[in-house]
Amino acid sequence: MRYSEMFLPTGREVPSDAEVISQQLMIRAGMIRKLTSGIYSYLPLGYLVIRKLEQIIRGEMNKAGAQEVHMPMVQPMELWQESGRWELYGKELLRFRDRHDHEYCLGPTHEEVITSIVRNDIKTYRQLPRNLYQIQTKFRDEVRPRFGVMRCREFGMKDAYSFDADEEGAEKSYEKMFVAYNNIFRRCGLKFRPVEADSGSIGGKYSHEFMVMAESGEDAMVFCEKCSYAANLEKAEVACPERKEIFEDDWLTMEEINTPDVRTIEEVSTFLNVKPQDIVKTLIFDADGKQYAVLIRGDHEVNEIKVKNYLAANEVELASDEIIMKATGSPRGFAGPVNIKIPILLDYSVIDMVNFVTGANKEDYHFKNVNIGRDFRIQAFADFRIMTDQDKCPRCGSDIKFARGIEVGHVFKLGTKYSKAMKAVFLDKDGQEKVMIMGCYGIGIGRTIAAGIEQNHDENGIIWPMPLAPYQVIITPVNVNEEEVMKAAEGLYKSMLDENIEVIFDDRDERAGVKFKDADLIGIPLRVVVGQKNLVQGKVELKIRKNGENKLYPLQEIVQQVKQIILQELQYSE
RNA sequence: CGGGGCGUAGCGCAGCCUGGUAGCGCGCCUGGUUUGGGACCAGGAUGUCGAGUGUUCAAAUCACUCCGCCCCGACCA
Repeated sequence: MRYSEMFLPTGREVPSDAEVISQQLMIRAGMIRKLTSGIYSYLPLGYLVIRKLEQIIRGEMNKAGAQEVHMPMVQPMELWQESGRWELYGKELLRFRDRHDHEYCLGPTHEEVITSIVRNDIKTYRQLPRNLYQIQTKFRDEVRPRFGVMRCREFGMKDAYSFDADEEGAEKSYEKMFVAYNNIFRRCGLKFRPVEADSGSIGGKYSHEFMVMAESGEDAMVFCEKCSYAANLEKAEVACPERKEIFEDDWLTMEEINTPDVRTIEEVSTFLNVKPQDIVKTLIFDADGKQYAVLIRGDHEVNEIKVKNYLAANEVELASDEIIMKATGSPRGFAGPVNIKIPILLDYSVIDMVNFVTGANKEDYHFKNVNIGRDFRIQAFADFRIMTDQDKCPRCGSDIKFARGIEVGHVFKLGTKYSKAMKAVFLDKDGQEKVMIMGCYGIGIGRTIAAGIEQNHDENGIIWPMPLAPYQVIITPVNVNEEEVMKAAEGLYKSMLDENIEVIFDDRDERAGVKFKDADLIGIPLRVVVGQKNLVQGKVELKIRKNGENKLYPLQEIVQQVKQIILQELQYSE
């Protein structure tokens, strides 16, 4: 396309509210514009990239045997009541009424809709398995949208749903998607990694997240240096340590100590001159209205998700001051396991500790020389903490590493959570009625693009990998007022169009510097510069955006040269 | 939901404290000179100062209310 006719508003200045580099560059490159908090428009350049990604996704999904559908964004309350999520989903679910006062929501995801479709039209095992997907706009009323298109309220998502007759089949469906996802992100030219993850409110047995490696990523992950173990930090399992033998003879007499206004681990540690590792932290959690005390070694942090999953609770949060007062009889900062009236959950980190310090459930007092079994009894013993870099791989015991990433895809084994609640059943070979086994598989479209930019940019702008590039080449005549130059450039433009090369012809009457800056900013992989000096010798210049390589080619050969590079780079990503 | 900040030209900002009717840079328009990494000179256009109410002779400026946006936290696929 001719640049002079394009709607491509690039900008020199960084918008004041853009924090992450991908957001800044998407705005400066004229890809997106914000409408309101967490809601963006895609301008032509941005939408071209979106469509490139969508086509890659479609290709891989179809190849994996999934079929594309399109479901409504507006969904009736009744459907969500069937699955139970009308009550459970919380404020992220945007609800509203129509003129007849019927209640609806904007779909944050489509398990309900797809299940309602499938249950009506799939009746027998002969129709299974099936995998249906769509690329569609979702709405989640995020508490705090941020990072531009990375975490917004309205966003494009590819979501697929598989239905199987048995566990074995479900496993296969999951595997297929897992493979397809690897292909998709590889073809996009992204550095990524699948990691084990928590299933969150979608529910289900287990899941993998696809993380694009990026320092600015919102998610922390852990991976093993030796084996293939990789997990989201919130999921990363801390192995149960080998139990040491505990000798009751070593137990010292428990003592109550006056610790005025000493609350935090740090304060206790300083005041009593003990290491944080010798203190046991007692945290009071409220799980769906019931309180639990979680005990953990002083230098560790509790992983609320593990607590939530262990208790199979819908919502878990640290208790408020009033609830702490009620549960322990003391203000915040003095909770302890001795004589507490609520159930005690003990983290692995505490199991081998003897003669430790805890709160005394009494304002301004702590106990020392507390021991498990003698001074209190526990209800459960499990992994409740956040992994640290001191921990070892839970699979093979080797050292682990931490990294940050952006979650661009998530594959879930749902099991029968929705099919059971919504009665998606079929008849098997024996004429027995069975519940379908489901899986669901999502890819954040805009987020993947943003993640791609986070990984591929320099101080001058975006550097598109060929498969995602909105255009493959930009032709830059140095001076549009020089007849020879323009004639040659026009000729190149035509031949490239004839060769189906995606090309921008920068025919604007701008200084060369301006055009170079814009070309770099919008990240076109190849730039062909047509200038008087080289043209005299029948040559044009080809500059590669990603490595800055700059070479002269005869005018007659440049189109084939460009074509070859494009094919090579697209193939490389297959 | 708690804490903080911001809202003035298309964009980035100054002016507000100490009230007197709005300015800078970029961009935009016209003319000229330029023309290989965001040119220069000359001229020009553009603002319900987020909205409302109040105080005042007079409000971008002071007060109150509302709205919007952003940041930190809580929460979250």
